[in-house]
Amino acid sequence: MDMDQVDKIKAQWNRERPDLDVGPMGTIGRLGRLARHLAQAHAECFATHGLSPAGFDVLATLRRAGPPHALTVKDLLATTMVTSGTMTNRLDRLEAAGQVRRVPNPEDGRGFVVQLTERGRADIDAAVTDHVANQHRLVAALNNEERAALDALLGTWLTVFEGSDG
Amino acid sequence: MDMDQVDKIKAQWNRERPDLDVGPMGTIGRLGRLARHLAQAHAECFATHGLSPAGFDVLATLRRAGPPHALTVKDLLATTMVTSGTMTNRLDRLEAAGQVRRVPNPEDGRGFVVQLTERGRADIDAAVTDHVANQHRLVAALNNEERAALDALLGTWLTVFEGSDG
DNA sequence: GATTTGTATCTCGACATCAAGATAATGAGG
DNA sequence: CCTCATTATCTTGATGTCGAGATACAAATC
Repeated sequence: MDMDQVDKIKAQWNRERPDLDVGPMGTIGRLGRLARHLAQAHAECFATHGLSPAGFDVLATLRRAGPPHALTVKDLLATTMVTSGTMTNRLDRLEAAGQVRRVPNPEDGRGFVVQLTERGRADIDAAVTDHVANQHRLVAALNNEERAALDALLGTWLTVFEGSDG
Repeated sequence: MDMDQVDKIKAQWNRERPDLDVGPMGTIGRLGRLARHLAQAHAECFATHGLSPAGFDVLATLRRAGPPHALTVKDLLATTMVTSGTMTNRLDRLEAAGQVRRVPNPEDGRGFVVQLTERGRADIDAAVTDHVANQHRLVAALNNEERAALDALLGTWLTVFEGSDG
């Protein structure tokens, strides 16, 4: 029969609630489970560099922005899609770890510019190198053709939520 | 160019770290974002029935099991993939809400059987009906052929983490 | 320049989660 | 029937998250 965990759940619903068509549950369920496994694998990789997923998210955003690796809190909020309370908490921890510093924003007395420290720069560069290698391992179960097909399908679906221009 | 948010992130990495091949990041990133959007949509649906995603998870597991809608805490742990501390917390809240009750397990004096109450049964039946309809809306962006292709690809990939027999 | 409105960031309180360790009951061997 | 390893569940402490509201500065208007 080749039933995975998601198929078993669907079979249970079919037995208990035959009035429901649970087809979409398979697609959504597998996608959700896969996302969880991948997030777990990422977290383990980040942890080897002393980073949480939350910390990686912020440091990577600063690193990707290019020199001088500094963004306003507002910019970080827009990119990372967390609330301001969450960002304050993340920055407090990263600052305590010496990976970022808050500098008053010369262009706006209300706010700060958040900048990677030397240590933060070194940490994120090492972490992302490892992270990318890890991602290559994680997708190795699919060949190039399968991965391209999956990319296309995910892209199509994602536009429902994010629009075609991001 | 038709760049979505994930493509923009990849482009930034290509500029800042051209030594890295970030192809897999697109696949994994889109999958992760999609999962987040779907989880958000689910949570909103559950909330209309007074349930959190965590509460839905537990009540649905009990409901799917069939009459008498009772499982040991151990069984719930195995199915829901959370830690025992998390499950204790979930059960405390569901019990306080009158949706489940803990009954001493007659077959093992150390443990409990967790059972849906009448109210819990009514709540989960209403919630799952709505939930399934919601899932149909969420997958509507893909036609049947696309959804089947996606199912197959996700299934292939998922076996890396869960094995082919669940 | 005083008032109003808006914006950037932080504070606070409520939850959810995990990991590690505590508690308590079972069962196997002697 | 003790003792010991095992198992089931709960407790505790650290993180991470959100939402609502506070604070502080800026910009626009009077």
